[in-house]
Amino acid sequence: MRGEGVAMQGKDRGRGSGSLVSRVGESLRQAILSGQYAAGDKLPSEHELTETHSVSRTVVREAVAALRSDGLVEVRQGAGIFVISPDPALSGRKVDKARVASDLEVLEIRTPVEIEAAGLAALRRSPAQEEAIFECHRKILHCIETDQSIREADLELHVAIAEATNNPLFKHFLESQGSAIIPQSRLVPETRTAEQTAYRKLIHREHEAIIVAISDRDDQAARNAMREHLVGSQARYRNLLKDLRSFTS
Amino acid sequence: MRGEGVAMQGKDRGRGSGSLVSRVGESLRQAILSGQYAAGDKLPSEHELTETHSVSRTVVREAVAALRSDGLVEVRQGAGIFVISPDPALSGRKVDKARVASDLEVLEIRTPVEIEAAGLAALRRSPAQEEAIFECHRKILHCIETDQSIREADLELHVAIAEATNNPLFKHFLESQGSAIIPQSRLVPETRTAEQTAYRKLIHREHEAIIVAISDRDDQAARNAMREHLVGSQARYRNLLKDLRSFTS
DNA sequence: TCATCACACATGTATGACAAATTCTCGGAT
DNA sequence: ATCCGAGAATTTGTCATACATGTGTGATGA
Repeated sequence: MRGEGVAMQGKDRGRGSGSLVSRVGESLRQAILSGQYAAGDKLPSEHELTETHSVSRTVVREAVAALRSDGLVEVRQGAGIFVISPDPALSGRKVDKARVASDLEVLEIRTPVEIEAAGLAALRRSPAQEEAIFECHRKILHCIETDQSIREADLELHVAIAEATNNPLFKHFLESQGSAIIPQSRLVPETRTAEQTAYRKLIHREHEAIIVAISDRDDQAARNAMREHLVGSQARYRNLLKDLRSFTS
Repeated sequence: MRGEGVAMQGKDRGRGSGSLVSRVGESLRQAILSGQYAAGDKLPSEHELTETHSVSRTVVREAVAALRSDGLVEVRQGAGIFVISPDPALSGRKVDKARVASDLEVLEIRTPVEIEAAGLAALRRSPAQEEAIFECHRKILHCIETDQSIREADLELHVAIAEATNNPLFKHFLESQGSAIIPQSRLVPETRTAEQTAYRKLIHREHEAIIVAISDRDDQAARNAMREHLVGSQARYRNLLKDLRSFTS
């Protein structure tokens, strides 16, 4: 199994193609971002990853090292690789209160970045990027109508907006933040579809305001709409926390 | 050389102590952030790093993988490890114009984050954090008076402010941005001390406004002062670029 | 029932080998 | 002398194996 990474000459750049490490890393990153592994979950062992991806442990370890440095996973010798869990209820409650807010921490730093991204996107978007944003928006609507999770599509939309800034750092920033980007996804059970649908439609409307502003090249309106959306997310998340506390404690 | 990483039991946590990978990674990260290696520079080869740090190549490679994922370095097979160079004049000019602005790109995403950080720091700083900020400020003044580079001290001040938000993500963000954080450092030659000193004193004054506002717990003033500082940096950097262009082209 | 210990498993590090890409060097042809 | 190309040296990419160290778990025995 020596010359495994031989083929692939043509610059397939764009995803994780340049090296095996990039490919495995992107694969794991997507698996985490898409919610395949929730916060606190244990990833397959290095040995298993070695087999499922048909690469050596070296490659797996380097890929994991990258995730670790991005704060996406936490590796414990002898135990395994775990998706970072800001929620103390899931990961041993040693850090009792200082870490409770970590989902909010992510939201806190995301807010200024995404507001700026929306403003810049309004000023700089190309027609293709505008179309990509609308496409994501439609996708979310489709998910709502077919009653699927909007988690992935929601993330895609935000990434699409970041991409429309034409400053690659914005996209990179979002992708580094991990599963906490769409925080509520790992808290809400899949129940209460009526309430759930209303909630999703509200998000959809907030998105719409952002997108229309970007389409109109109105950067101030885009900033305001994005601010409202994120502040709304923050409020919704705080309410969720409150509900959870009244259940558990 | 088998049992090299045996010692070090006591939890020396705080820097890169938990694992050899963390130690080497932090060491390299600091070397880059402190300007020991400028953008475009080639780092020592993996073999050399193996010897200087007395670790195996495994460890070096994992540490470098982390830097790579943070966008701090770029690794080219057969060539070496290079500090990310946004400057097309230093790294082959294949990406002719799309990448010219990358220093500005960093500034562009830093701006909203640091403005928010200043505001949060004003609201949340502890007395110890306030003191740390003042200490950095004094350090910069000392550098100016003794005519040393303020690069490192400047970076430290910004990190100290980020730390005073009590949201670790802000610090992590700054440390991930790399050498481009203090962009002018690799453009200005060490000459023209008169003009240089005036320039540094201006920066010092801008810092002062930020710090006073944080000390006063006036978050709006802190935001405004930080905004002014960063906008000023951006303007100064654009001027530098213009000067350079008139020289080279 | 409960404490203890052994063992399986998981990650951490070291070492050596070969593949593949780049750079350097040197000798030959013009 | 200059240009050029072949090959050597260097450097990163990947694989395989071995051993060290930390974790969890279940069997064992009091």
